[in-house]
Amino acid sequence: MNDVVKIESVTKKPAKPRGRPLAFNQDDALERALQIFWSRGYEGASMAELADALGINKPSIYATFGNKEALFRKALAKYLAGPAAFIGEAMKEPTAHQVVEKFLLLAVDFFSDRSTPNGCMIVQAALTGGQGSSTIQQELIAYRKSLEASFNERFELAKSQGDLPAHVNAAALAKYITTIHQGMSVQATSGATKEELLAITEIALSNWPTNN
Amino acid sequence: MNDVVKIESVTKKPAKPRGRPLAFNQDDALERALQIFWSRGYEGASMAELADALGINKPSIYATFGNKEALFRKALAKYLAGPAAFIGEAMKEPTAHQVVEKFLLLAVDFFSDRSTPNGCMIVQAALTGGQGSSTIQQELIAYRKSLEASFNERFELAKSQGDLPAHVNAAALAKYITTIHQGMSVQATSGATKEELLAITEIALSNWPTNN
DNA sequence: TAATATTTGTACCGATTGGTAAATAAATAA
DNA sequence: TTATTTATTTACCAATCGGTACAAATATTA
Repeated sequence: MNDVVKIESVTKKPAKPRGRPLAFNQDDALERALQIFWSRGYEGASMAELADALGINKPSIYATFGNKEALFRKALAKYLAGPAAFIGEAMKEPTAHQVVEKFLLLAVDFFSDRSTPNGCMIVQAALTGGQGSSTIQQELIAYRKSLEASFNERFELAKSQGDLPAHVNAAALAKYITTIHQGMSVQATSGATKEELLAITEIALSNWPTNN
Repeated sequence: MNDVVKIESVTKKPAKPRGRPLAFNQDDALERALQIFWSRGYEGASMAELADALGINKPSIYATFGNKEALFRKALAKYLAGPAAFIGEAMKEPTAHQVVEKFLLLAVDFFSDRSTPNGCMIVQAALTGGQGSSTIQQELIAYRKSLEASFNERFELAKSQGDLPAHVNAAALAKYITTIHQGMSVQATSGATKEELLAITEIALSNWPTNN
């Protein structure tokens, strides 16, 4: 409200909190919540199951993370920054072809990792559902479109750099790649093996556009 | 239990039923149940919403169709025999390439039909969910694998007929096609237009194996 | 020690979940 | 008319849903 307060709040060292200390690690708890939402989906995960998996009681969840939607969004952010971060890595490849190849190959590794739930959380966590999940459904749709837009931009850049032929429809190619990805997510849920997913990737990449 | 009864039951004309007549058309009701399950998924559809959509009370649902799982299975059978019957039609095409082309083109029509829910019911109705949906989840996985197996068999036949090159991996190609289909289902749920889905199909078909 | 701040566990809230008991209504058969 | 059969309606069941009130517990500050 005034300068003194502001300066204090900036220069203040991380003082010990005043009340009873948290009895659990927030990051560990969020990681467990992520696993539950990832495997069961938004509506398939109940607050009771979440509290049980996090090892804390429901009031602690609400006090720390907010309601179910807020908890899901925080778990989703952790998903994007952790397991799904490979997407950002693939985007850094020097050519469009290498971007897509790396993306799909890393996605195969991702989908065949038996230590994590099958499938992509953004694809599966709320494809359908009751009235109460429509907000989350829309948000996940937006995330999917965001990835598609990233590919689109990367392909347009590649066209301007001569990396991709000028006749290529970047938007369509971006939608094709994300369609493969989303389809592989479903296949992973159906039990597809790493070899099977690799074979799909090979076919999907076999028609990469050239100048001929 | 004996011949007389058997003969009677076979030769008996459709006698008028004895009690109070049904006040609703079972087929219409099942069609409405299909729409609900198709758009909301298995767990996302509640018996209360179903009863409301069917225009009948819950006891009538249970008496006519059984419990929720049984109702879902009957709605799914109607889905396969109706909206999804185009798959069988595509399979009748003379060559493997024509089978796949027709399948994907009809799937595009299917996915862009605004008078029906978006996406494929077998892909979306139970990808994730709570403990209570694991049976349905497994059954839908089996249906997906069944379609993939149909393509595999069709491609093997095509290879034996010289319709497909002998070096082609039929199983991988079948998984690729169903992956495209499942991915397009997710895209349809995300709001993809007919033109966009057609563009995906075009790309997906552009690398069809030849002898060269 | 006393006062204050924060988290914990328990026990609960109303609403909704899938599913059903029981009485009433509407038909046929005797 | 009476008995029998079947379907309807209403009202309910225990269990679970997301969410919370409240008091006991545990820390820092004065």
